Amino acid sequence: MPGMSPGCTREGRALSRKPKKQAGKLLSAGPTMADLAELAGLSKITVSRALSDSPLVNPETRERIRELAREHGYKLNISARNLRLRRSHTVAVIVEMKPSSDRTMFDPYPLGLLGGISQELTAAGYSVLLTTRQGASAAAVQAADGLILLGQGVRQEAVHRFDKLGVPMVVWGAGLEGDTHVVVGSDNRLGGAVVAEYFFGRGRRHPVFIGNPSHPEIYDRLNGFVDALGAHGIKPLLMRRDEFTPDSGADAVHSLHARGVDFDAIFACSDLLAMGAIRGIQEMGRSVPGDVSVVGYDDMPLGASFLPALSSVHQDWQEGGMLLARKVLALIRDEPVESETLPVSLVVRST
Amino acid sequence: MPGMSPGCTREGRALSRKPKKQAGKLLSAGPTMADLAELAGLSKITVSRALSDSPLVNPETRERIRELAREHGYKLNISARNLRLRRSHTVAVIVEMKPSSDRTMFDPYPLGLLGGISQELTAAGYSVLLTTRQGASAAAVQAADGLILLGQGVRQEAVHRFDKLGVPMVVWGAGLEGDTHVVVGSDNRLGGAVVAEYFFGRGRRHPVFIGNPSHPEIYDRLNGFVDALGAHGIKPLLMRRDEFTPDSGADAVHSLHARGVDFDAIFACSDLLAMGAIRGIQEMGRSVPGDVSVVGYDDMPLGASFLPALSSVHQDWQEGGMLLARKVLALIRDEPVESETLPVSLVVRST
DNA sequence: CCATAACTTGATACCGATATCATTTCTCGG
DNA sequence: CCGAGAAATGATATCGGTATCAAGTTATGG
Repeated sequence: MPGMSPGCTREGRALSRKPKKQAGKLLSAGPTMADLAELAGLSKITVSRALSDSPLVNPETRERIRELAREHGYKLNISARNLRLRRSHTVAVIVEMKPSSDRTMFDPYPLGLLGGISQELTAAGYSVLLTTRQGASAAAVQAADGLILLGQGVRQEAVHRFDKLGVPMVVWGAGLEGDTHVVVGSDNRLGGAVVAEYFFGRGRRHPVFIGNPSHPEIYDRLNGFVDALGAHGIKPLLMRRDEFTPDSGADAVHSLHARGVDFDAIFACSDLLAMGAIRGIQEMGRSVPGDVSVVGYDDMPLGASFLPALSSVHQDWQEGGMLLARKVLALIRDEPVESETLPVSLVVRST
Repeated sequence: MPGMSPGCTREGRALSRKPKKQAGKLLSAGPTMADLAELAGLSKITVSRALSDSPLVNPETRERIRELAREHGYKLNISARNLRLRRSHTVAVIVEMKPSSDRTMFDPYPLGLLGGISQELTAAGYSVLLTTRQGASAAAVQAADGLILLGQGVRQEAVHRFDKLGVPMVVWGAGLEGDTHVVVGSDNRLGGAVVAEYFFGRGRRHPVFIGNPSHPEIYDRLNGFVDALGAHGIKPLLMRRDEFTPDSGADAVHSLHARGVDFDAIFACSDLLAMGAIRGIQEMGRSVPGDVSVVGYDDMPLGASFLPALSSVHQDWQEGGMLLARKVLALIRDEPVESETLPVSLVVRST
């Protein structure tokens, strides 16, 4: 049979399926690989290979198929691919966002992180699934190839809960001793130490720390601060404040004043606190930085144009996000991954 | 054949598959519905029904299967379900986040929106896929059941680009006349008008508007402001500023001063601008609110503890996000949906 | 001129869920 | 004691891709 083309085998089967296919096509929805295959007179698998750049197909054929795909607006069905490949090409990011209540943690920070994460993951062909903690039990999260945990509220219990899912996981924050999971965070100890040196260098001998050291990250800042000052024989005063708001900062200063405490430098572990503290200092008739030096944390854009321009410890969120993303991706690829801390820098302005 | 149980039909087939199944099980991965079915001595479909609360299964059976599922840590395979159901149970949120450059748009706002969106969508069993504009062409986005566009930079061209995907879409921002898509935004005209009335009521007769009206939202604020004042026979001055930073605000005031302009009220279309303006006013030796009233926009947390406490137009981002989410869901369900604007309120503090 | 390798392409069997239609068992009135 | 209808369960096909192994075609060398 000279004229017998390869496609004729099992013709009966093929014919019996065609009508169904055509019926299916009426249901709007875009073309599938099978459709393209038929159009090109090839088989699904060849189309699949062509579209995924397999070296197994003839370059000419590939181009032809590509052209067809473009022309007919073909779109890959992700679900189908993920099902077959047994992975979701998705990383879930779990953000600590208490909806209505205390918005303090809210402000600028997760967004920078999120930007970095998003940029890096999409570049690698992964998607970012955003969830709050409440939604974290949703099915889609369990299906993720990896997990990124953001938010200072995240503690051991929460981390362990997700750890049990057995999914590659990276956490943003301060790494505690004995942690088994990968932690990425900025170097909070260094942050504290840098501020300590700055105060010491400017002749300040009675520094105060304002913040809530029960957050691991804040704890590290305090620690770095205390240790570095200790090396100079100085012991700072700790003002514990739970709220990271300007009012809380002002209040802290007033309370110092009321107690008759002598102080000449304030390290506030958030810019908002710092700005409030400055206000408090001014309200009690003393000057910044004349009488008291003040340094904040996070280097919010606003701080730069605060009056007086706020000195602050700067962290690069964007970079942190990218690092987080790269780590999960590495974990997913089964590469060895270590925790890492990012450097911080003190931005000295006028306070 | 009295002893013949129902499961014996097509026994040969069943037997030929079993060994494969068992081999597959060695590949780690959790149990599937088929596995549960075998364990329970039932069929896949019954398991499926039991887990999805179908009234077709015996309540006892359902509980038994549920128990098994829990015990064995069964997890639904989303990809498989999505493939079969032909939907992704996912809404893509496209955020305008210019990574490195002008971070001004960054600050608090998308996060509130995002929180509301996320809350509402996860509650409805949907996932939130987060992307920047760059990543928006990724396959996963095209697979989304719906689209939410955030970011003031999004304009017609961008919107149309996504519109062509033929996916239910909702846009945050200001609705232009003749828009065909659904727009949710806060009532910027009202915001402007409210401020106008406030100024007028306080006897201000020489108001200034600071901002960049080429953003549709800002344009609306200006418009509402101008119209409401016009009704009182007052014509405000427009100071066009592209940057929404405190420095830019201070600069605007200085420039007014240099030009010898007489003004007694400033409506800045961002809190940052407003704070800068206040600084500028104070620097030129005039007082707020004694000589000049100032109102900002967005009601950032910081503004409340700024000194003097900033009056500002408040929008509820969280609520906006929830509304956006509800609208896409409605679109997805093919329900009729209309654009909507959220009310805003003026929070009067001391400026 | 034939055997072997290199290149292309295809048939088939999955991945793990759900829709559809069939089948079995059970209940109940006549 | 039988047939109709309700209740519970099952067999099969299918969603749209990709892995595997087989097979056809063409080039290459002895």
